[in-house]
Amino acid sequence: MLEMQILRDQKERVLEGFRKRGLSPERLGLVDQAIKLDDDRKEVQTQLDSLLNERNTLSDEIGNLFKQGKGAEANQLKAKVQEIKDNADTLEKRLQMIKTDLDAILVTLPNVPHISVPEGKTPEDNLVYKQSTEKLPDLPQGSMPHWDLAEKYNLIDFKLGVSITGSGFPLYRGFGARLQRALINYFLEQAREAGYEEILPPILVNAETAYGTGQLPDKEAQMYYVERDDLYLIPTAEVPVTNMYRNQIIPEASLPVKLTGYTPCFRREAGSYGSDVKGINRVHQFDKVEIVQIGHPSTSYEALQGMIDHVAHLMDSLELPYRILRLCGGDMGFTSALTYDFEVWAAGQQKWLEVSSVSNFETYQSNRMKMRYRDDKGKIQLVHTLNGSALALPRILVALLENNQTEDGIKLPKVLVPYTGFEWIRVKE
RNA sequence: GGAGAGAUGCCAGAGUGGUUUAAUGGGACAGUCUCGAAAACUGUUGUGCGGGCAACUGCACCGAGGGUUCGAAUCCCUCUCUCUCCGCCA
Repeated sequence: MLEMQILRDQKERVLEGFRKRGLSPERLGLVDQAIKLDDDRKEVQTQLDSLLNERNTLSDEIGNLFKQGKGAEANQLKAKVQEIKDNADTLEKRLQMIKTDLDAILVTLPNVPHISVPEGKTPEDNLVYKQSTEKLPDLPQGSMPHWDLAEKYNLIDFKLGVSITGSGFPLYRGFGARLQRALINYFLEQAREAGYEEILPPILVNAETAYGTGQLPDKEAQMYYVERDDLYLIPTAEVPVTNMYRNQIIPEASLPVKLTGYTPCFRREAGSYGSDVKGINRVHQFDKVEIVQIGHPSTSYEALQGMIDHVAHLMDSLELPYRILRLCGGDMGFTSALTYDFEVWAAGQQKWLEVSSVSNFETYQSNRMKMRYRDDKGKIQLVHTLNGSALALPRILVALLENNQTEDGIKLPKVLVPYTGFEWIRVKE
C-alpha cells in the first residue's frame, strides 16, 4: 500500500507512474479522492480528540467531587459528559467510515514504477536488458519437447498426477524426482553461500499474512483456500518469509536481512490454456527456491542488482541460454516498483520461458506490514522489501531436458553432478 | 477433541473501578567517578494518529474486537493464542 505521504508530496510522480501502468483516468482520479479523504480524516480526528480531552477532564472532576461528598454537583456534570459522549460517538462513526473509504481506495492503487521502467502495455513492450548468448542451441534430428522426453525416460507421470489430484499436478519419479531434489539442494546451497539464511516456512498462511505481501485482496483468485481453517496455500515462499518481520522494528545494523527458502508453490492459474500449460510449462503445484531481502531504502537498488547477479550466476552455471527483461509499466506486478524477469530458452519448443522474477517493492509491502527500522537520528522508517526466484524448478527442468538432449540421452551440467550423483539420463530407472 | 489456568512495556513481574503519569527488579543507553574498565550513583528507555517553526502538546493503545460506566489494564461478552492435564497421533 502506498504511503499517504508519497501521495501528497509526490503526486505528480505518482500520477505519471500510474499513467505508465496504463491506469484509466477514473482510477487516476482516486489519488485526489484519497488526499481529500485524508484531509477529512485529520479534521475529524482533531475534533474527536478535543472532545475526548474534555470528557477525560470532566470525568476526573466528577471523581474528585464524589470524594469530597459533593454528589449533587457531580451528577450535574454527568449530564454534560453524556452530551459530549453523544457527539463523540457521532464523530467516531464518521471517522471509521472515512478510514474504511480511504483504505478501500488505497488497496486499489498499485505501486509507483521506478523511473527506469519502460513505457508499454504488453509483454511485447518489455525491454531486453541482457541476453546471455546470441547462439541458441541446435538440436539434432528427432529432438523432442520435454513432455515426450519425460515419458521416454520415465521422469514425470502426468496421468498419475491427474488420477491422484487433477491436471497441473505432475508426479515426478525416478531420475526426474532425483533431479528435482538435486536442484533444490543446489539452489539453496548457492543462496547460503551468497549470505542468505535458510528458512523452511509454513506453506499455509492466514489472511493477514497474505494481505501483508499483497496477495490479498488483489490476487485472491490465484490462491488455493482452505475454507474449514480459513488458510491459504502459498503461491510463493515470498509470502511467509517476508512476513517474518511483519510489525517489527529491525535494528538498522542488521540490514539487509537476507533470507532464502524452498517451498512448494500453489497457483490456481484460472483461465490458462493451450500450449502454455503443456507438459510442465505451467502447473498448479511446483517447487521454488526464493531469495528475499529486507533492505535499507538507500541501498535497495544495489541489493536488487545483487539479486539479479545471483540469478544470472545460477543460469550461467547451469549452462542455459537466458535473457533478462526489464518489465514495462503495463506488465509489471501490482506491488512492484521495478521487476526484472529471467527467461530461459527451451530449445525443444523454440520458446522463451519465464524462470525468475526479481523485484524491488520499495515501501509498498513494508507499509502494509508495518516493517520498519530506526535510523541514526532515532526516527522510525519503513524498510524496502525485495525478492526473486532463485530459481523456479519446472521450467529449468524443461530447459535442461530439451536443450541437453542427445542421441545418447540427456547430459546434465557439471555443476549438478555432485548433487544428483549422475551425469546422464539414458534409461528408464 | 475434552477439562482447567493464563495473555501487562525489551525481559521478568505487581496492579480487581478514580494521583496509573502502569509499581518493582533486570537489561539496554547516557552522564558522574576512572588512565581505562568494573562497581556505585544519577538520569533516560514504547507505538500509532493529530496540533505547533520549535520547546512542547492532545488523543488512542495492557492479546484482538465489542459492551457496561461520568470514568476500565481492572467488570461483562465474543474471538485468537499460550501453558498444564487427558485423549489422539508422525
